[in-house]
Amino acid sequence: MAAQDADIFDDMRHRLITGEFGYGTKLRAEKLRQDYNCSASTVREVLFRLSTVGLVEFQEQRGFRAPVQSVERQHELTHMRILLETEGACLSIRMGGVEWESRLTAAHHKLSHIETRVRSSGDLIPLLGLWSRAEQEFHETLIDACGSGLLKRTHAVIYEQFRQQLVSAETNYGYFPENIREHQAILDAALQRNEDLMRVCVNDHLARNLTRPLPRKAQPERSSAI
Amino acid sequence: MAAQDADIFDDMRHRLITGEFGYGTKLRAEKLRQDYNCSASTVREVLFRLSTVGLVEFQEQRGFRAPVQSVERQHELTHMRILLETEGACLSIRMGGVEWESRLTAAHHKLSHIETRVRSSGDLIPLLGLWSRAEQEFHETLIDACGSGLLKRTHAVIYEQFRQQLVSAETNYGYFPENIREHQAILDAALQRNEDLMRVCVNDHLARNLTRPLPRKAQPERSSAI
DNA sequence: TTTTCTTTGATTTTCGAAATTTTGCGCGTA
DNA sequence: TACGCGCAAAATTTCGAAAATCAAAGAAAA
Repeated sequence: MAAQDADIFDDMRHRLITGEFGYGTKLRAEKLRQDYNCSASTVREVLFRLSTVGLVEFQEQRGFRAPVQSVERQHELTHMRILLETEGACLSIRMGGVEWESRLTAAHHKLSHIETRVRSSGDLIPLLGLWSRAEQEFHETLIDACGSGLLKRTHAVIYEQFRQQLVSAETNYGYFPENIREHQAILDAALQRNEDLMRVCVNDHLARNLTRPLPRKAQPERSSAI
Repeated sequence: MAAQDADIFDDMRHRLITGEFGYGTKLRAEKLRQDYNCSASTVREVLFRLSTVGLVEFQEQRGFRAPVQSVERQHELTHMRILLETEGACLSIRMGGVEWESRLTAAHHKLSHIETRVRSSGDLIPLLGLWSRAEQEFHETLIDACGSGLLKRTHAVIYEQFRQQLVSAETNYGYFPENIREHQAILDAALQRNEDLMRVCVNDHLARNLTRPLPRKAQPERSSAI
């Protein structure tokens, strides 16, 4: 039987992303050991690997726990996504060819199809898994031609944590019409190869997750007082 | 005896950053187990934790190895540093107060002092450790007031990998005069609270690590050919 | 009653060996 | 010679228990 480690890893990741564990709760090794019928060391390893991608937090001598949910964390994740995704999308515009445009169009088509079904049925929950995967693929394809594996990996890590925040909060599921429009706008910006427009579109799309605005840009040459 | 895990972690990190292990070489658990006189599992854990911060690479069923050094990797790390550090510095300008300015000035003073000594003595090697730490502190202070722990942690991870690349390559140590000027320019931009200038300064400072230029910005509305 | 110390129970960390998987080498065959 | 097969050695992964550490409850002192 091959690599049970990997299976446990995937399952645990799924459980974490779906928000099965209360935020901030301790991940007791003994409990998980029973769940998966394996040894404590194996659980420990898996938890270490999950901490690699920010899905669990580790503290020396006091174990592992699911990250705490907070407005601050959501803001930081959103901010980072904006930073990485605008950069990645613009680089893709510069470096990607027709092949990239084609893949992005395909991903958008799939996503769009699901979103239409969601809107017409009026019920999101049954299609949540499908939609979630389709949106992830669209956003990952968007930055896929950026030419930097590091940027893509970093984005993937942030994206999962972001999703972990949202899924349980079940926020922003009332925004489907906006979502559809915004995804379309991003695709259009890509096909027009308009970087400035792309930055605006991605920013607008993601900034909806901010409950308060980002700090505004200060005036240059200003006094340095408080 | 307290937390030997942590000690081994720190020592291994140091060995990795100093480039003791050839790039791409396998990190044999057995060898390290003897070095530290501990069990295989402990070594394994430490290696997992080091992979958390990108200092070693892990592949299922085929162990750990030091990351391979390559021009591409160096470019990607540089690019990411530019992205994170310009953003962090500009946010610090917006959000940081006099207290931040003060800390940055202090960090620069320390760094500047060492750089002057290096230049006058003409020999970098004996001060390499000191200089390296001082530069790290300057760059971390630069983004310290940005308000996002996530941004700072991500930057720290990238920074260490970046340093890992440089130390052994021993590139760019002939650039001390430029370094001194550029660090000064960054400090000035911060005290003037000029974000645009800051972007230029940070970019210039880091872009020296690129052997070929980043892709230029495409013209909007261009045809999508090629 | 409040504070500090101690004991006890629970959790985390470390260990060394067994089980599993990969890797390298030799052998036979086309 | 080139190619594939299978065996043996080496490396990785998993295990269950022992050792070390932390946290909570209770006792003693102020």
